[in-house]
Amino acid sequence: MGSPRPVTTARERLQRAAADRFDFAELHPDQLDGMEHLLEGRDVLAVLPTGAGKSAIYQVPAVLLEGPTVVVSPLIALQHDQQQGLAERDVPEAVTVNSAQPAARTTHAWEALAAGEAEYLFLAPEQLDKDEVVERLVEAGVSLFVVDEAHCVSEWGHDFRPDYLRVGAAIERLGHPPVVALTATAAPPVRADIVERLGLREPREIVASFDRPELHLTVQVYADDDLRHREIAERVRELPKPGLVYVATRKEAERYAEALSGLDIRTGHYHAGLNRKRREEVHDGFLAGDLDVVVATSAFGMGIDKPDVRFVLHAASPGSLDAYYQQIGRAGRDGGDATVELHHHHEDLRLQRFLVARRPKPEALHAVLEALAEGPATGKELGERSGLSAQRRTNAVNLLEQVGAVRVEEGRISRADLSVPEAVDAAVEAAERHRRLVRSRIDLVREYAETGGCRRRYLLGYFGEELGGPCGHCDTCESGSAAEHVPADVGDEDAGLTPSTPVRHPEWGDGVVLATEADRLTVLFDERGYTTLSRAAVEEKDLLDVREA
DNA sequence: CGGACCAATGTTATCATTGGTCCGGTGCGATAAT
Repeated sequence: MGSPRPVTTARERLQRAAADRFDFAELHPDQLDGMEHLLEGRDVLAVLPTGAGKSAIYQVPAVLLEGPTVVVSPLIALQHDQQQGLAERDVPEAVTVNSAQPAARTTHAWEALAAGEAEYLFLAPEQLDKDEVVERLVEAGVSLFVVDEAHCVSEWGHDFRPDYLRVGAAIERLGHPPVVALTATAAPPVRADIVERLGLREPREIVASFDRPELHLTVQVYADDDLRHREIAERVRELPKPGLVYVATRKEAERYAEALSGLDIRTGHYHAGLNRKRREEVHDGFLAGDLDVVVATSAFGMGIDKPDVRFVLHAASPGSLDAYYQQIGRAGRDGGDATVELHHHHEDLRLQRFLVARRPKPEALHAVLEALAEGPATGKELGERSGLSAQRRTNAVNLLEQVGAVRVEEGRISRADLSVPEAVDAAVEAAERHRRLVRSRIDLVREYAETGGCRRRYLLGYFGEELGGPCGHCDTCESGSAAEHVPADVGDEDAGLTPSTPVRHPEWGDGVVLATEADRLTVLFDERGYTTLSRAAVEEKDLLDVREA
């Protein structure tokens, strides 16, 4: 019998804290891996399915690191859920700062943080736009920085919620404490965007498999929208409940909900146009089992952890496979079989093309540059000077910063040496490039809908995962069409053109191979976005040169 | 961005064409009205 070992390893400390303070019986190797890197001061990007204990990756090391933990979270409802969860643990206080709570609560949050009594602080990225917020965090000595639902950085930061692209700057102002970005869904280009935009330094990337064999994937393509409507109503009646129906517009959500209610299905509808009370009712009703079906826009989803969802049916195609995978991922979380159906009409994509990545107004870029001609400004001052909304102003600053037309240091924005016309042109071009990327993603939704190959293989390929052969239980596998699309054996002539290979095209420039299929390759070009190339053409004309990474 | 709808016009008159208007998703925070 020896004496206890004098040295406690990081791993042991983490396991002990997890057991004693969180009641986590055992940590998964992926969780431990992430935690250890954070304790060592390293950055982490964790892409793990919902239910895999992503939150533990920051929650546990947080109590071992001296100083509070900031958690950037996209929805106030999520902040609240996380806070409640921590209240049940044997850990210091968790507080939130947002506009929806009484001022007294916010005051308390800052006081508790300053006094070292609060360990966790939850806030939305918009809070970091305020100089005094960042100042307070600097003073508090943040020891761990968390970006929850980190796909929002890439998905929303470029236009809808531009403050997501400013989180990286806030991290730097805090002296770059260890950062962990957490998400359940992120394809390789999205992961790269998150890493770049947050400024993660050589992050440890922990990526679990995206494969969900319990989801049975099918696609139905319609030429007629009325027919689609009738067939979907009938289909939803047949499917085992509970389930989700995703639609593209608020009006459609209400229309389908009415039709389904008419078939005596307990149905609710959900979209951002409903008041908070109504949304809560539908949300709670679905979780409690009082509703069998919820028809919803993309507003419904984040934070919904209902294990027994038996189907997710898309009554219209979404704007990307990223969004699609997030939404269908809500089915079958209990591991039981679930049905996943896409009911596609080509017109769906037109709406998505309109919706995504709207062009920035050059006037906004001008307004920001002119306002800065008076001298450097904080975000708030810039808003006052330019008269722009926070969203427009931050979008403009993001683009101008990206092209080197403005600099942001210690929260102050200033002009760089670039003429106004040059700056505006460059910013517009940067936005156009992103717009091409986002629009090219829409084309892959169509390809998914129209492919004769194995659906699962296609989706997994999009997420950077190779499935050797057809899965055997999606619609194309069952119809036999996938068998005709089996991936070609990778011959010598293909050597090198595997996923993540950097390539160059004579016309389209540099890109990276994302996915390979029997007859085609998907390449993400810097300037052009996602592009599908026929293998035959590539080989015949020797279109792709392999670059040095 | 482009389809649906409507009213006005003309190539017409139990109708065809053209032009204008409208509409479509995600949330934060701040603000105004009660």
